[in-house]
Amino acid sequence: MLSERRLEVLRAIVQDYVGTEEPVGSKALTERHALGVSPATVRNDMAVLEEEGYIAQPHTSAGRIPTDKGYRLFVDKLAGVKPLSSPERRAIQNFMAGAVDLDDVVGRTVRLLAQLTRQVAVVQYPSLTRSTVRHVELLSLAPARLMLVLITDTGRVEQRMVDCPAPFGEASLADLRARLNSRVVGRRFADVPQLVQDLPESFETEDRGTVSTVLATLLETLVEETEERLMIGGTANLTRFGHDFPVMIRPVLEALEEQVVLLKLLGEAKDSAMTVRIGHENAHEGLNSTSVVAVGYGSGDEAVAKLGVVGPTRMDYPGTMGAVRAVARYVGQILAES
Amino acid sequence: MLSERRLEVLRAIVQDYVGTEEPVGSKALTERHALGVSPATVRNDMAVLEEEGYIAQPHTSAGRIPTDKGYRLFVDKLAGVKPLSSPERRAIQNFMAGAVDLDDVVGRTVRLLAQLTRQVAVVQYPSLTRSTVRHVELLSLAPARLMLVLITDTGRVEQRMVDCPAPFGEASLADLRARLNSRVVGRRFADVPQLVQDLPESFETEDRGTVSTVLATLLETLVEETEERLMIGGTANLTRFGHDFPVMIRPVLEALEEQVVLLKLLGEAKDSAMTVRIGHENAHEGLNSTSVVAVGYGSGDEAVAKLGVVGPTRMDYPGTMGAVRAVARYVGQILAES
DNA sequence: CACTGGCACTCGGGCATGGCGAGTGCCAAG
DNA sequence: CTTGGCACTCGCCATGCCCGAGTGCCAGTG
Repeated sequence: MLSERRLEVLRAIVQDYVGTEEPVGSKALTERHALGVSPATVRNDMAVLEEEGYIAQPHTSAGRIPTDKGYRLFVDKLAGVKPLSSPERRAIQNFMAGAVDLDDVVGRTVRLLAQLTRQVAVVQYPSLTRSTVRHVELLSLAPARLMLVLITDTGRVEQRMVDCPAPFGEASLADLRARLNSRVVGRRFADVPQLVQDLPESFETEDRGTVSTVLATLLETLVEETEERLMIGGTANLTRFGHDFPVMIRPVLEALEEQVVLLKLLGEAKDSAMTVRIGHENAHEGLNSTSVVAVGYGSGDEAVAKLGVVGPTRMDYPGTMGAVRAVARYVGQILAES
Repeated sequence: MLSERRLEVLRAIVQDYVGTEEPVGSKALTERHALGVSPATVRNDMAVLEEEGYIAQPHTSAGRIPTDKGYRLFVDKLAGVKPLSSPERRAIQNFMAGAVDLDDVVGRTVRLLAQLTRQVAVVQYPSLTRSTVRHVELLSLAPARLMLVLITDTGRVEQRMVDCPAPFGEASLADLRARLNSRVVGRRFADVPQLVQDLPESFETEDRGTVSTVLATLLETLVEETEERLMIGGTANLTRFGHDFPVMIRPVLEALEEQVVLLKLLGEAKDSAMTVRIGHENAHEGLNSTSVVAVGYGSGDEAVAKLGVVGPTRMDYPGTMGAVRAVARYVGQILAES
């Protein structure tokens, strides 16, 4: 276990390095922080910290920089979550006010988060699995062609074409529409399958095929589209990454284009608590020199999706975490209202 | 007017510079191209080309690089559009096959284009203004709350909430739905306003307010959502921009996040013909060191949207133009089929 | 008259050199 | 355990130098 002062030294190193982006030495440390000890003492502490793997020197006889392990300790033990200033809170409110639909909410959120943290923001659309059904609509486009439209309580709309095995009358269509809605409106997506299971049986024989097809499409939509969408923004902030820039930025841009990677990234943390993944803790190796701060958000008490930011490991963790948390809460409110 | 050989020299310079990314000198030129003259002659030609503003030297006594004006001449007069190889054509087909909905088509297109050109791809969603209505649906969510769903022939779906001034019965709703559809289905969006103009008059007085509100929302959707969406991809290709990289890439990433800028960029060319904007020809100054190759695409004979790529002015114009044109044609086919 | 070869000149890039400064590790003393 | 001192390391930067690619000009030639 490290002594109190050594932890203090680590904190000072992280803070300075995040600020200056340059390896920090013992003398500079004692000058900028009131540690109450001399540089020589700090040097000894640093030697210990290095031995334990919390800091490292880029080359012999240069200052130290924190390792992933060092950042981890910093985040877990040494730093809290910095609450936003009230101007910042007001900025959030102004920025989000007047969003008209779900796309708009997500779009504004991603811009807001990118601006606030000066990093790359990632916002997942509210997931279908945890949402409830607001409405199911069936439209007849051609005698044997229907369109199925699914509307969720979070405002998301999904549509699918359905090719019927047999022509389907307007009366049957209205009937199916009504029965379907009476069963599933207000229910959670996960519960839908069993709720509609016996529906085909109650129809005329000739219509059963179509009803089954429609239901199959509906269930398919629920499953397939659980593959969730997301929006990213603030990629221009990648330019503030560091000096060894081109080599760093490439894999990150590539990773950001792989929605699958990002979804996995956000999904990794099980519940809605804030997660911080630092450097090599990220499974995807393109993101080995980045940190990801993510948190769930939701319209109610439960998280329906995640949002977060991706930035260099050398980031302002308390500030970033504060911004991410605040934005998540606010978006939750917005969704709850609509 | 420049002599034939001088044009040939310019062409050689452009080709070499695009390939090597380094200023090209007279000797290297004569070695790599069978110009049939000596370096000294080429030097004289280069002096003329420089005087005319087609090429420039980065520093005294270095090779020449093409200017924007030089690229312009190259594109207009010296280079054609390189057709894709048949493996490439097959790749397009494979890549696009199996797209399930509009989002998927656009998503695949953007990835395909980015991969083919190794540059940043931008694809605009089919515009509402030039599309036709496939179906309009009205759903009753609450006694005085409706949802309006608009489906286009390109597969795009837009939905809007409508708060009614008065409760609206199911019978009236069905009536409105039927009449609305009989008037607008198959018609172009631009024609819709006049087609529905007199609709409120034919309803009971008590329902007129609601009908007007619904129509207003519909028209608003047509106008507002003409503000078009787009998708971009291949930003990782920005890393292959050049050596003076960080300073170049920043404004480009910023521009790419401003959808408005991109829409303007694509929209600038009036018709569906291929447009090439080189360097400073781009109005947005963040894109002053990039070239934009764009072309319209559509499900029928007429363009409903644009797509294109953004890359360094030093790009392979014939190849890029070929890829852009081929992809646009193919997407047009796909849309026509669906 | 256009092209060519020769020539002197320019200038950026690469490389070795050397001084500077920040930082380190170790040690002996308080 | 802390501190001041000290010798040492090494990256960074400025300097100076050379080399080569490239240029412009000019006189000569078919």
